[in-house]
Amino acid sequence: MVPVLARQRYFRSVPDGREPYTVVIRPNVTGVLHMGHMLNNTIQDVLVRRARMQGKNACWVPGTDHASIATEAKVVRLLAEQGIKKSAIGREKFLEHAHAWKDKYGGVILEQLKKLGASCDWDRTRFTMEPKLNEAVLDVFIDLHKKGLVYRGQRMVNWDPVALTAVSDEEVIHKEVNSRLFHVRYAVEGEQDTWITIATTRPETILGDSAIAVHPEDERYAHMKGKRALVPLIGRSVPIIFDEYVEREFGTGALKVTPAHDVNDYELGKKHKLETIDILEANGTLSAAAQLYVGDDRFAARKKIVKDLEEKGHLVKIEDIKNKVGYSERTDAVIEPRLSLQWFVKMSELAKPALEVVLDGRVKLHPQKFTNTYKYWMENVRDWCISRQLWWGQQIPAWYNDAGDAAVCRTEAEAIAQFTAAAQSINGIKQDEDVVDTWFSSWLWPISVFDGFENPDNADIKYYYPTNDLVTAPEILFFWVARMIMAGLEYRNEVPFKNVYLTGIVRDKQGRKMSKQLGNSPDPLDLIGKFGADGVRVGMLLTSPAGNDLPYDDSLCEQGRNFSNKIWNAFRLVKGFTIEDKSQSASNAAACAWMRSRVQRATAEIDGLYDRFRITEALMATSS
RNA sequence: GGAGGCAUAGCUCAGCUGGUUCAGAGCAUCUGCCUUACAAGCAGAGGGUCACUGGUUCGAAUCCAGUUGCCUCCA
Repeated sequence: MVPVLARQRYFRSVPDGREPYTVVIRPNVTGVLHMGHMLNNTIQDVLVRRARMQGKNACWVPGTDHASIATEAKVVRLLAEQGIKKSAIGREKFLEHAHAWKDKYGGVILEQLKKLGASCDWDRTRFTMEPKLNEAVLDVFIDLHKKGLVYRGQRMVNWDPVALTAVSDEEVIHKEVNSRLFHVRYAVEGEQDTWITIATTRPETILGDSAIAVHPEDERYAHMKGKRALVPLIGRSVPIIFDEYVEREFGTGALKVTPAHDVNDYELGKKHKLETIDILEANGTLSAAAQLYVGDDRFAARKKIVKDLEEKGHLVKIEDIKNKVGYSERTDAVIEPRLSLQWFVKMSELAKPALEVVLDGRVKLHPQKFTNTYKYWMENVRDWCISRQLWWGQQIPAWYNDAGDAAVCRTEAEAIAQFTAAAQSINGIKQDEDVVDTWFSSWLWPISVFDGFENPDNADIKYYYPTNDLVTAPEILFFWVARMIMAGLEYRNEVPFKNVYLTGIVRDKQGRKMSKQLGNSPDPLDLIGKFGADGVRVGMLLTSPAGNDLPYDDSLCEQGRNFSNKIWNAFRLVKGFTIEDKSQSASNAAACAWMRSRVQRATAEIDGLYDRFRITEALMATSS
């Protein structure tokens, strides 16, 4: 029945004289519907339908993003199965395959949402990589570059050796794991049997060491001043430096410094003007600079070097410890800090106003407790690495000449003009091979879906923007929500939405987050088959107060089904009523009066709850 | 290591600025009912030292401090 409604464009919205109520959906292309979407979209649907009942012109905009890393990985795998290598077919051909993949699988989630009964205006479905939205991304990139907010720089970034791309800080997940802390001794140069022992969890990076650091007030090492140590196995002479950064209590109190492979070491390296020796290739194997184990994967090299260190008498002891290791959100590969040339968005200036609007209530977070986290993040935000070494996405509008100068503009012709004007070489001009982070298009979403970049004064954007409520999971508060607020303020001088409803995380009975990897999420469509779409939806709402975890159990859907059934039956009762003109007894009149007041009270209560985004409670009130 | 949050019935949670709608709801349990909208239902019942210890107060689930346990975010 519901797909029929969708087909008949029942939920079409165009600007008119009524008050608008706008919600944009979180664009998502790769997924199939999971319980999180289910919850999310149900809440949006409730809000949208209530607005509609209040006589507002409700507009719920659906759409998909292009999820560059995830999609590219899928397409690469698909091609690999056919024996095709990405590099062999080239960028254009690859993009054709990617588009084909998107056309085939990309719409799945939207079709599922239709089955769920989401009352979106399906005519407004948008995609972050359709031509107009691409244009918007490129324009914004160029504009921010002109304003000095986008820049290119050599920086330590989080490198995903499987996806072969840089990822942003937010895409790194730190997990606590059991590791081994290796105590390794380095010979002090020019002395007999004098050693300095360091502790490391990544012994293979020893090959990239360019110093040993100790705390200046650490008496154990005071006599090492001015001495040098020899890197085990390769015998490179490196200085012993003194810096307060070193934690005396950790390990042995002596730290190996590997500027190419650790953020802190990099800073230390800059401060003490140390050599930077990059011993890793992009794919995580050891490079020629390592001298040993060249071509081996970093983890294979780790095993080998431990063995060799032991044989040569450098391994003092191995300690079991727990530490945090960064994993790629997309590929689950261990992230390597890597020095490379990337594009960044300067965040401090964008973050300031975006923090203000949340603090002064122009954007309200529900539940409020997230305001603290938001504040902390916005005050400590670091620049956003937006270039990705991928093909699927918006190619960076930057051009380089043979001298390595850069021109940021739309076309090669403009680039030539810019280089000429700057008296720079116009030979060997090439466009940047990389694309921008998917979030760099998603952060424009509330504006771009109404073509607000192409035509900033069009009827849609003027009517629908700012949107009213945004419903999403807390885990993308910074990825997406904060950045949309920044973009909204920068480009419309207005917040993109007035309320942000952060849903709970759906967990299984053991309290684990439901995820594809764990396979512990039931298929929502199966549940719909079993309990009916409304049953499942009510079930999701039942125990989902904003921001709380939602321990999922089938019985919730059962409850939901029963509830829906009850409403349906009540409707049948009311429908069966006939209106007759005849006198009623006093007791009947009293009953009617009571009923009227009861209904009124319930309605008022429910309205109040909705206004405070207490959806679960509103539902309860409705049922009683 | 830094920040924040949570702890109330068997389970999931409400309980806003301290005082007779403060000890609540739903599920589960138990007891009655096939009452022509609904047994996927209706009517009712039992069940809690409001984590622990102190403090503020005439009065604390509610405010404050500490303890314990769990969670989340950040490094």
